[in-house]
Amino acid sequence: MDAALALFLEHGFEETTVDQVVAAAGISRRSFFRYFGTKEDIVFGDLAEQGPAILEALRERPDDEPIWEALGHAFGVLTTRMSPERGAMIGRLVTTSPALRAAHLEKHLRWQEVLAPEVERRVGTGGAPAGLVGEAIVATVLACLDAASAAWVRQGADGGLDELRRLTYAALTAVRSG
Amino acid sequence: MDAALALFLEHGFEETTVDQVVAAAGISRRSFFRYFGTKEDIVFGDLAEQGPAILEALRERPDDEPIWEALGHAFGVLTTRMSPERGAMIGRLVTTSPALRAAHLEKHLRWQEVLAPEVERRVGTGGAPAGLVGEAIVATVLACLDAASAAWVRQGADGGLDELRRLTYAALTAVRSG
DNA sequence: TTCCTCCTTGGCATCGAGTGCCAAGTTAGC
DNA sequence: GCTAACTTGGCACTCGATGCCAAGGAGGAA
Repeated sequence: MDAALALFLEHGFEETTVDQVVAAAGISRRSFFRYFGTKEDIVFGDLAEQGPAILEALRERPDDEPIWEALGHAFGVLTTRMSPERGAMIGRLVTTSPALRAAHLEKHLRWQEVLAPEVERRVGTGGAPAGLVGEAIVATVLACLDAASAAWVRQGADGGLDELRRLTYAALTAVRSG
Repeated sequence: MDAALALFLEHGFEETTVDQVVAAAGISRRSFFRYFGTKEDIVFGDLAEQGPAILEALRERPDDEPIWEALGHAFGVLTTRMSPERGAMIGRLVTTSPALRAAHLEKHLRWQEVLAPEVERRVGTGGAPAGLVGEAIVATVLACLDAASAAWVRQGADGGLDELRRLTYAALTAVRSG
């Protein structure tokens, strides 16, 4: 991972081939694909599989807490498993590579599937078809998180993860009162 | 396109190779890739390039119209360029193929880039860093549109595009008042 | 130690998407 | 009927990804 990320940051993600990565890491191509299902997995690590952890954090929030705050706290568990430096690096890579952006969004969809039922249990369907409200709410939070991440990266990841949280909150406020 | 879509619907998108498509269509592999940059482009056609058309539709809405309604009408131009049948087919394929889903989201990002500045011109930045509010709002509308599309496909695309619009409206309402 | 077993590793062949290059054919204009 | 411009297809190649199999190394049981 270290070898790969260094190469990605220097030459770009698409421009770096897996062969270069394995050469730098001193392992075989075949072994690489045993540990990383895809080239994108190097960047995201086990982030895509954190859905259940986020769900658990959401379940621990009191039922009468507004859903937006509850989700904000739930996604907070990600920050405890990631340094601001790693977050900034992922953000920078994601904004410069379409392939990574697509994988990033796929990861969000995986989280969405896991979280939507619990969200809908809390807020109810409001008469809409099952699944609609839960998915819409989770997707909105993730959309605001992405917009905030982009702005955070644009300003050089200044202010660390607290600033990212502040930007996310600002985005959600704008969406919910605009 | 017709040959490919028939194969996709019958055998699935990932399971169908480009070689099968070009064999069915009676053209060469090389010519195929001159007209479709990627396999995914068969499904989405010129949809990804409709950003400017949506932007123009947004510009024609009065400045004092609430941004949500304005965006709702702007995205309406897509329905005028697509039959309900094609919409339902795209929706069905997208929900069953990760690769298509990724391309679908990439397309949304392209729209987002085009629309966000105009949205932010209308609503202002609200003191947040430039770009944040515009991106967040457009991304939220697209998130609700996706959730609505998924629900619409789940119920068999019943009720046509009017029903899809209704579901999108319901999702946005839930998000903005939940 | 010796033997057996399990797991890791790497090499090889293969597939599928996508691209550059070039030659042949087709169309359009004069 | 000639030429120029464009279209088509074949070929070779790159790169990501996967299945299969053989060669090792670690560890336990006798």
